[in-house]
Amino acid sequence: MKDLKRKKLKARGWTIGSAADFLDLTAEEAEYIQMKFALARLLVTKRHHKNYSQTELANRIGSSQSRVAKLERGDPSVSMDLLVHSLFALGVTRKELARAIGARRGRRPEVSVE
Amino acid sequence: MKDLKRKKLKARGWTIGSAADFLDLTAEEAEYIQMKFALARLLVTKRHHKNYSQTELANRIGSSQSRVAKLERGDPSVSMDLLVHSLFALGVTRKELARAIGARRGRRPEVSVE
DNA sequence: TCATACTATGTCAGATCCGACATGATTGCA
DNA sequence: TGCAATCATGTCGGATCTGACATAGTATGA
Repeated sequence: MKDLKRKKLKARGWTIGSAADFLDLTAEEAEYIQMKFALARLLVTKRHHKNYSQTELANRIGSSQSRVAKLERGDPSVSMDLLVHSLFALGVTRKELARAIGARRGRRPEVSVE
Repeated sequence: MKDLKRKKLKARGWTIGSAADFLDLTAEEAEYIQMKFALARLLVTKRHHKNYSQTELANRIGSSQSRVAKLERGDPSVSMDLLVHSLFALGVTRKELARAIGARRGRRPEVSVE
């Protein structure tokens, strides 16, 4: 767990199929991906609460439908920066964000509908 | 608050001097920067707890001293991805991360010394 | 004063990510 | 069935970020 570069390269094209595919990931990678997915789920939830399509959301944050789709999938090609920016653009607070990140998977993030 | 691109460009060289320089930032930008700083502070705290120099930390995460300095300063040139990766590499948990993000400024993040 | 350790700042080439576009899959409705 | 709406996936040029390096500032001790 000493070389971050190696991980980054490897992570570029992760092969998530089943739920147990985190097996050959380091603890650090797993934490990062889980966090990314937590943010992605929050984004989907928020968008649904506002009844936006991916295209509508894309327009609001100055992006494209395809990128929004990737955001919501936790695609390796999207950064946390973009996820976080998008969430804040949707009116999510740091507190909500924190809750989503800290929550154990399975429990719903417990979002409020603004 | 409709165009994320505009903000990103503007944010590239923010001019933080005094504490009240967030004045011409949108709420979204402010949230993002505050979150970034929260992560940066957590990184410094964790590093100090482990008695690492910036150089030592840099080696452990496969980076350089200068980049660590920028990470800890919340420099506009570093991403949240790198911050989060570095924190996880230091053994921080998602729970700790969430606490740091959700905490109001002023209150210490309440980290544990591992 | 000098030397050593630590941190901050600027720069750059190469790596990565972005918005945009094309295209396919799926669903539901006429 | 045809059609419109929605979401997924691949690709690409350009924008952004990264590690590395050089260099400067600061503090401590000899």
